[in-house]
Amino acid sequence: MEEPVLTRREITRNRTLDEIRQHAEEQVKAGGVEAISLNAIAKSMGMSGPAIYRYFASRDELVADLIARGYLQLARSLGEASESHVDEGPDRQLAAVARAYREWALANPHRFSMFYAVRSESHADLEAAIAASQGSMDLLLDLLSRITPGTDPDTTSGTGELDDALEHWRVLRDVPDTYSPLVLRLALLTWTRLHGIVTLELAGVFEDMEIDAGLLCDAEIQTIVEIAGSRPA
Amino acid sequence: MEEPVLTRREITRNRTLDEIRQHAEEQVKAGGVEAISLNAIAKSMGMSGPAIYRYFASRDELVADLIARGYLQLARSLGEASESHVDEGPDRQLAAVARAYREWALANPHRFSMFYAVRSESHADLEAAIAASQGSMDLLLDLLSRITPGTDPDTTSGTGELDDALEHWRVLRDVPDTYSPLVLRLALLTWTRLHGIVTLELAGVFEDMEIDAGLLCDAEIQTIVEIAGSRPA
DNA sequence: TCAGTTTTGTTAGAAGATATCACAATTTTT
DNA sequence: AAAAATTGTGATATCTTCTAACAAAACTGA
Repeated sequence: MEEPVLTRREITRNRTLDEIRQHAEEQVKAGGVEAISLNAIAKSMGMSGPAIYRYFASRDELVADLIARGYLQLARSLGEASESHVDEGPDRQLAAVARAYREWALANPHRFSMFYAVRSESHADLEAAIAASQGSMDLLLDLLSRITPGTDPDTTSGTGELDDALEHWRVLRDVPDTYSPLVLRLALLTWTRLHGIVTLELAGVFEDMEIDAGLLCDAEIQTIVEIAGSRPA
Repeated sequence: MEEPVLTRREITRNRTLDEIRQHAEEQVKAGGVEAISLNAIAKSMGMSGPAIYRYFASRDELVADLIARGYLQLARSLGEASESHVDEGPDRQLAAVARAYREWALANPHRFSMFYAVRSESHADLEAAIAASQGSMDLLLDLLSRITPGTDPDTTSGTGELDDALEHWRVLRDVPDTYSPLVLRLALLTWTRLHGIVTLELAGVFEDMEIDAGLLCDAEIQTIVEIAGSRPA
């Protein structure tokens, strides 16, 4: 019998950690981040208040943990949406990713707004979150580059201030220069446009307007696909 | 001496209310909604804790009040931005309104995210907020309709699902049918696209990317102005 | 096997939050 | 001047996060 990587203690510890996370996520789903109560979690798990501080040093640390894990989960959903439509072409994949983004947000409204809240000093350094969103950006870049017909860097290189900024970002992120400025711009616009619709939808704006935000999302994605699909010349 | 509309008591009461609001807004600016403490406000005003409940029945009521007032303030900023560029044409006015939206959010990040937070049951009925955002929508509709060259309802009427939904909204809101479906759609897209950029900027996304979100906003507004300005059929 | 160390739990308590209650002081009204 | 409405007070209940001191349990190595 080969020695296990995790000791018995680590296993039970991880189980407790997961149980805490599960309770916390239920509280977030019910009433948002501010509904999290370390005390209540501990008691509902059968242990007394301070015991939970053996697992999370502070409330903020638990929140940061939830945010990081939520980010990864959302990113995984997007990847799965893309892969499940891989035989329908990149344009349909992009549409599926967009729908997955919106549906994840609608299914987990409080968790979604949790990691897009105004960044406070406490959990300003969520490297895992940044890495996850960058992974999703890579997904968008890949799909969009496969939609654009001729990805000739010379003919599609822009000269505007925005394109310069996008080029700076590309170099910063070590994105290969096979991605044209158009693709970079469209990937970013896919995110921002979708995000705007979804956040306003969560705020209840479209409810008041009696408008189906899904139609708006579809229209935006269609617009982006059309721009990507047309010859950039 | 004619009888004043406000009694002496109402005047002092309003003064106290404003002082409470001022302290609360400072707390929000510093650390977001959750940083509001009725107790701390009361004590910093020289009165003891429970006294503040003579002015606001609960913490949520104070928050709702701040949200409603913030909405009105933002809407006023947008209106002022439009009027201060009235002699430069509707396209420049629209750009100014967009910049004002972003700048207000950047100047008041926590207040901005406060009234675009996930709608909870407690302050779900913010009629003032809805009215304010509708006023801003009217502003966008007016500017965009003046950018579109020929506002012929017959030639610009759409047939898609989205246009049907927009038409439903137009009727619901009693918006005059001189606004074409194109204008309705562009007004909504102006809001959603701008909102997406601004909220992601507040979350620190572009900071990590080292991208100036102002360039993105300008590009989006330019795109919308170009679509509005081109002949629709 | 058994002592020593680490980990994990406990209770007690500080400091602060929202919110209610009973009561006092003040101000307006009659 | 008396009555009523308003605005303040302190006491209190109940919640929160989080620290401190201490006890029990579980692993570790000789």
